[in-house]
This record gives sequence, structure tokens and C-alpha cells, in this order.
Amino acid sequence: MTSLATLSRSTADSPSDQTSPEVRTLAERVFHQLQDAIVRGELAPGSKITEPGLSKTYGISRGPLREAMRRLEAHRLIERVPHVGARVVKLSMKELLELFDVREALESMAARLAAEHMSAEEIKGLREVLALHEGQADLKRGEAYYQREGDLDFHYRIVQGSHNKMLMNLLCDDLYYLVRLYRTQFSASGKRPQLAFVEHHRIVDAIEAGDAELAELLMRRHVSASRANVADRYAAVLEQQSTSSAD
Amino acid sequence: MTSLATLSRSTADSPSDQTSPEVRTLAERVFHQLQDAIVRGELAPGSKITEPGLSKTYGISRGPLREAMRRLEAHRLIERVPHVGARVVKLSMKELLELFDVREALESMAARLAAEHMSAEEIKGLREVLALHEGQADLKRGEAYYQREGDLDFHYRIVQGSHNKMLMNLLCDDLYYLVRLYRTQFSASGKRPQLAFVEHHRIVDAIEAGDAELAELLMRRHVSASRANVADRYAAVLEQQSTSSAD
DNA sequence: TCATGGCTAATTGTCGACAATTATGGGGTA
DNA sequence: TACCCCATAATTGTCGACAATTAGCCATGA
Repeated sequence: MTSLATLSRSTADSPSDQTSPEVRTLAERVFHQLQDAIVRGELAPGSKITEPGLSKTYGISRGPLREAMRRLEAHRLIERVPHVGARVVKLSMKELLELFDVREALESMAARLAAEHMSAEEIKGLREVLALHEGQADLKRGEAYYQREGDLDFHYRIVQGSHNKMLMNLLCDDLYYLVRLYRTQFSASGKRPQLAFVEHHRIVDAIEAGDAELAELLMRRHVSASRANVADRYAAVLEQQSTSSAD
Repeated sequence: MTSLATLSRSTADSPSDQTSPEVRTLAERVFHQLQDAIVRGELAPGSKITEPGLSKTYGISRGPLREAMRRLEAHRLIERVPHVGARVVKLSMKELLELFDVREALESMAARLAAEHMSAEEIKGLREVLALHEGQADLKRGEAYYQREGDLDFHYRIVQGSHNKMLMNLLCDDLYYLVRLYRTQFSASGKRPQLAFVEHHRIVDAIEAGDAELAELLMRRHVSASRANVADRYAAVLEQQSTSSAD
């Protein structure tokens, strides 16, 4: 039972007949199904998706399917060209770094607002999330899958603690799905769990103390460090490629 | 000839038969038409919009119309409830202040990136925009319509100067339309044009000097001051209401 | 008078078919 | 052999009709 499931949409076990809570229309259901399929990597990044194909796969007509695809396009999970077709988005390293810049801006603001508006119960829940993930990290130190999902769990809580609905929509409904997509696409192996944990704790400390400026600064550094980590790894890969095969 | 028209979508004079540049499908055309109609206030905020009604108004079938409405929903210009209907979004003061917080986060980041990446020609264009608006502000000091549109023009340039496509999409395609909607909804009369001009110039100075941190800080204060201005005016209105009519 | 029940009308959701556009492949020519 | 043009096929865009759900209204009863 993934802890993230309690926060994000219901990630049911059986992907076909999930009678989700408030999913009352075919278009919405297939939207969530496609969203999951893309984020999980079942639909390969860059692969072309065709309306008749999906229509047969999911057993629905092209009408609601097109509406679902419109929503996916709005969430930047697929890219469409009129009269040509749609394909699953494929994040380049440049776009990934852009995504980190946006996250840095929005999440630092979220941390600041969270320090101002989070209730005692919310902070308590936040600490519980941290404790839970710490235990998991002890159990499976190398395998970082749960840890990474838990990382998003943590960020989810912060954003919700900001009590800013627009921020919640932007981050939770849009950007975090792109983050998850990136993690499957690049098979991101989080290298620095201990560091991230320490940073998480300090952020919560600042929030609990009501120190908005400090919370903002720490979250900013946290995201920035994550970005630098990705950039460094990418540079290393490029270096290795240029040495192994003379360009 | 509104200067903003050169940057945003083509805001044609005749709203009916605008054969826009790259608008190759009915759904896209009616999307832009509806977007303009909402932002201009022709479709009143909070008013219910019905599919058969719009279908007759724009002379198209409900299929492409629904896709256009999906896009409007994704851009937060309309709100839909399954099986019930859609209505034009009506920004509450709370949501407006939330919007300002998001703008503060994103635009300060944009200014920082602009200071790092903007080319000499782009900065030159930015200065020209400022000079143009300054002349306009001299001509019509009280009436702030052009000035306000020009204000967005300035911010547009900064965001584009960031060379961050994700940032550009978020701000230019989504948030700025909400800003324009707010200005028509609240008939925002910009009170502080001189102050804004000074702030704009200082931001450009920082960008030209390549001082990313300063540009970020100044833009942050600029948006924050604008937010405070709105909040103060709103508080004043509330105060006046509570004194005139005993609540 | 007010609450409740069902009925009607309107709107939204879904579907299948047709039209328009684009990609693809083969054939012909320089 | 390489390039260009055209015909075909597949996909996307659009439309009208039918089914499902909802809101409003009127009648009925306490």
C-alpha cells in the first residue's frame, strides 16, 4: 500500500475496472488511466498514440477519448499536432532542468506559506510521514523506489499546507506528474537519501517554528540541490559517452 | 493597435471571422474566441455557459466546442461540473491574492533567469517597451487601461527573456489571462503608475547588469507591492461597506 | 403552509459515420 | 540511382443523433 496513494488519486490495483470515487464520466476515467499509464512508463515516452488504437484498447468511443487526450495535453503529458497526431511527452534534460527551476520557485513559496498557515495537526501528519519514510529507508537502503515516492509525499504535504489552491493545482495536478514521469523515464536512482532526510527535517523544523523565511530558503536549497544532483549525473554520463566512443 | 497584441495571440478587430495564423481547426479557433470573450468580460464572470447555446452562437457542432471548453477548463477560465454544466470563472479576492503569490514566485524566478540569459537585443526591446509606455502614461495619466496592458507587456518580455519554456507556458498561457480577467472583473484602476515605472526601470537595470539576485529581489517586491495594493484597496472597500451599512 | 413525490424538459455524455488532411508507398523520369 | 509526383490508406476533424443524468415544476398529501 503505497503511502502516496492516500494523497494522490486512487491508484487501484486492477487498472481496468477501477470504479474510482468521483470519476463519473468515461472521459475522466480514461484520463486517469492514461495518466497512470504514462507516468508509470507503460506508454513509452515519445511513442505515438493513435485514437483508434486507444479507443479499442479502452473500449470507448473516440469522443470521450479525445476529451481525455485534451486534458492530458493540458497537463503536458502528451503533445499534439493538429491533423498529425499525439505522442507521449519525452522530457529532454533541458526541459527537466526547466522543471526544476519552476519547482524551486513554487515549492519555496509553498514552504513559506506553509510556515504561515499550517495547522498543528497538519504539522503532526508531516512528521509522521517523515518517520514512516525513515523507517522504510532503514529497511531498504539501496532500493530507492519507495523512498522517492515518499519524497513526493513529503512535498505534497507541504504544498497542501500552504492552503493555496492555485499552488496546489499547479504542483500536485501538473508538475508532480511530470516529476514522476521523469523518474520512470530516466530511471532516477536517488543517490542522496540521507541528505534529503536531513533537509526534510530542517524544513519541518522551520515550518513548526513559524519561520517562513527560513522554510522558504531551505526548501529552495533542497530543490536546488536536487537539480544540481541531476545535472551532475547527466554531465557525468555525457563525459563517459564522449570518452568511450570518440565523438 | 494594442502593443500587447504583438506578443500574445492575434486580437483581431472583427471577432467573428478572424482567420488566425496557425489556427487550423475549429476547436482551436473557438477556443481563442471564447478566451478573448471571457478575458474581455463579454461573458460575465460566474455566468453559466451552455453547450447548445455556444454551439449556435459560433455556428459549430458540439464536438469541437466541447474540446475548446476542455481547454478553457484546463486554463482555469471556466469551471465544469460533470452532468451539470460550466460557468465562467469568478475570481474571489482570496483566489486573486493566491494568484499574486504564485506570480511572485514565478516572476521573480523569471527575472532571475532573464538576468542570466537575456540577449542584448532582447534587453534593447525591453527598454523600447518601457519608453513606449512611458510616453503613453504621459498622454493619458488618469485612464490606466493602456498602461495596464502595457504592464503585462513588460512582464511578458521578462518571462520570454528567461528562455524557460515551462515558465513561459505557465505564466503567459495561463496566469496572465487570469490577470487580465481580474482586471476586467474588478475594473482595476491602476493607482500607482509612476511607482510601477520606477520599479520596472530598476528591474531592467538589474537584468542589464546581469545581477540575477537583484533582478529577482526587485521583481519579487514589485509583484508583492502590487498584491499589497490590491489587498489594501479591498480592505478599504470592506471598511466602507461596514460603515455605510451596519452589518 | 410546507414538505415530498414523481414527471417533464433541458442539458450533458456517448456513439457511429462522414469529410478533410496527412503520411506512405509505388511508379515514372531525369 | 536519385528525385519527384501521384494515388492510396490511415488518421484526425467534424457532425448529427441517441442515451443518461440532472434541474425545475407541479401536484399531492400531511
